[in-house]
Amino acid sequence: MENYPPMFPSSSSHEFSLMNNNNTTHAKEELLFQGKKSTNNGFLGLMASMETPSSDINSGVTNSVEQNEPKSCKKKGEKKIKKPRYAFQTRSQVDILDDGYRWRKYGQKAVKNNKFPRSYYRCTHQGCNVKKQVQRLSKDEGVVVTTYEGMHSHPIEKSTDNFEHILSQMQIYASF
DNA sequence: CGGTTTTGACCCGCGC
DNA sequence: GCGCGGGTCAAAACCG
Repeated sequence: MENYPPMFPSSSSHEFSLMNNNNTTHAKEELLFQGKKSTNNGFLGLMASMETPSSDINSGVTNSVEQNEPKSCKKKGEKKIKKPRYAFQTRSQVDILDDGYRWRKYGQKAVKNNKFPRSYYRCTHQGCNVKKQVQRLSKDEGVVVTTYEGMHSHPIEKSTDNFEHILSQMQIYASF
């Protein structure tokens, strides 16, 4: 399913850097955000970098995946790079919010208290292990929460020559 | 044909 | 120790 409705220009990691700026936001806050459905349905919802103190996300999920440190040994205990996650709430009818990267779906699970499943994607670029998951609220079908994990280290593959198109999209979104 | 989606199984941390 | 919940793998189906 590769039809990409363009939305965000932002070359390379601009967007992420921007989000990264904001930090120390707790997961709780995210929930709050979700709860309060904002009336102005812009595209910009929230971004939160969640730090999970009590091992929530994968600390050992590196089953056969990628990246971090070699298999050397059990590390002293400093290697637990908590990779930041950036949540992105959007109002959209479609789950496939394409940001310009190429994603491959690798899983789908149902979440509790949510009628809709959550989809797991991974960047197909070699060596790039950025993940993202898309979830939609059961309450509002129109709200889609996209969570990015990791940072891309390569340029967007999508052609940026259709900048006008993107611009028009932005104008649409910024119509509030 | 190759890459991607699908879908169930498997794995792992945590709470009971 | 076991069940649950969330995350990932992997094989087959699918689609260009």
